[in-house]
Amino acid sequence: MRAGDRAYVTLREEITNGDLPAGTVLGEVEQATRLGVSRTPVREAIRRLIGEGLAVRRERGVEVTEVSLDNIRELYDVRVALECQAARLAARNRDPEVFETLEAAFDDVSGLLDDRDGLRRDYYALVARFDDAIDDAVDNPYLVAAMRTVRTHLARIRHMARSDRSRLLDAAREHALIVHAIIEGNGELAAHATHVHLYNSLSHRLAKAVSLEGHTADAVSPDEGDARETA
Amino acid sequence: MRAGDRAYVTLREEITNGDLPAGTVLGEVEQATRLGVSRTPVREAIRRLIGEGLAVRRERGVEVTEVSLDNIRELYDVRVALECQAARLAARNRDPEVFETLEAAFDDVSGLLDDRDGLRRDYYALVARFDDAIDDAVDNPYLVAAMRTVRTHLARIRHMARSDRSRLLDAAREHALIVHAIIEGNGELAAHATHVHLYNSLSHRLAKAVSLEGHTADAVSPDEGDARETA
DNA sequence: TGCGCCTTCAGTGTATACACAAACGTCGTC
DNA sequence: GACGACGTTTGTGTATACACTGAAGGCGCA
Repeated sequence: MRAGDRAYVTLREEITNGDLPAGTVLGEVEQATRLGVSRTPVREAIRRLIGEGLAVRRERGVEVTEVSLDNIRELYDVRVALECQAARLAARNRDPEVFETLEAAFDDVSGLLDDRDGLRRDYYALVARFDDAIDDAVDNPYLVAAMRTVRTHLARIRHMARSDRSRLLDAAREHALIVHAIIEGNGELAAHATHVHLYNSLSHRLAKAVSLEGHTADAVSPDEGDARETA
Repeated sequence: MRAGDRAYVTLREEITNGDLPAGTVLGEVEQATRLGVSRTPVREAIRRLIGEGLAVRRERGVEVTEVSLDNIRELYDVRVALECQAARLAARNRDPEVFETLEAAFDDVSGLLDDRDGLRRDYYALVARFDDAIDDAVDNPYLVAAMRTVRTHLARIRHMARSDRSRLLDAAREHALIVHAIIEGNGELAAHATHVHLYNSLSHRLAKAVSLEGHTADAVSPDEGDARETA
């Protein structure tokens, strides 16, 4: 792997993790020293981060962007548009077998969910498979790229609103319906079920985020590092 | 302006113009020599182009991506999702005055359209104002960024399907309806009118592109260099 | 003591040197 | 004559040197 790619992956990971919080200035020399490479690959990595919107040029150097509650709403406005369309297209092109497997898994999910993080991780892995199946079925590189960008940004606010068990069970039912509609080839139902799912997801997150603001916002456990963000 | 930005703007312009056709290999040294800068800024520019999907890494170096008829359909699938949502949001947040001015302009457009390219450019400038007004009203950086990406790609296939006078008149009526719905604050109508407009736009383009394929595909006059692509 | 100018420094922008990998051509051998 | 191996060439990856800009701090003068 090239040093430039490593620097990019590392920095992006640290930003989404929160290790590099919003407002952190990304000096080329500083990051180059820290990552053990020269300025050139770091420079490339930072430029890519700026291109994705994870960092911005400021008067003095570049710094990690903020993510506010308003940003969450904005991201969901884009997400609804993209993922409803994706569901619609997936219903048109889908391979039924893939989604039948997924449907069975979502129906069985109550047996999977436990308060122990290992099992929760299994659920997130299932959602990741769901996302991949959609990406694969839509077969549209532009749409997939746009969705990936939104997912990257949403991953940053994961720690602000961690889903609880009851929300995950609801989310599983919502996913099951989306998958069912896709199997039936019912694009409109798939799109609308996606809309419903994302509305509920956003409502849950906003409630969590607001209730956390102020007292324990920074004390939320930031585990589940690589879990995909779709509950 | 920095050399890196200049290199990026120049290369992107040349790619969308068709001066650098699909498949052209973008060698760092070659482009650096041609643009009169060193490899470093050229390198940055090429990386940005790759990030946007205008270029791809190949076995040997990087080259300008292809745009096929299938790509046009894929782009419109994304465009419909994004711009319908944008119209909906614009109807919610709009400043009525801005759109009333636009509505008047679209109603008067038949007086503007002439076969002479200068007047046609005026029409494209009006559409650009429309796009800017939407971008401004939605007030969502993520959505605007996604739409800009799609527009950049669509600009590349402009020469494949140039709109004729009657299509432009129809497009003006379609735009007028979208604007009207936005003024009324009718988000659903704005979204659906956008859907109709984009459907007609795509149909027109595909018909043109198919009819051009084979005989005069490369002979289409590539003027109207900086016209925004929305008819 | 305060204000303004100058010097210095930190950091980015650009150029270039060096390293390394892959491909092509040529030469030698079978 | 053909095939294989080695050298050369071309191009990217990385590091670093140099230039320029903007800022901050210190010093001098009022």
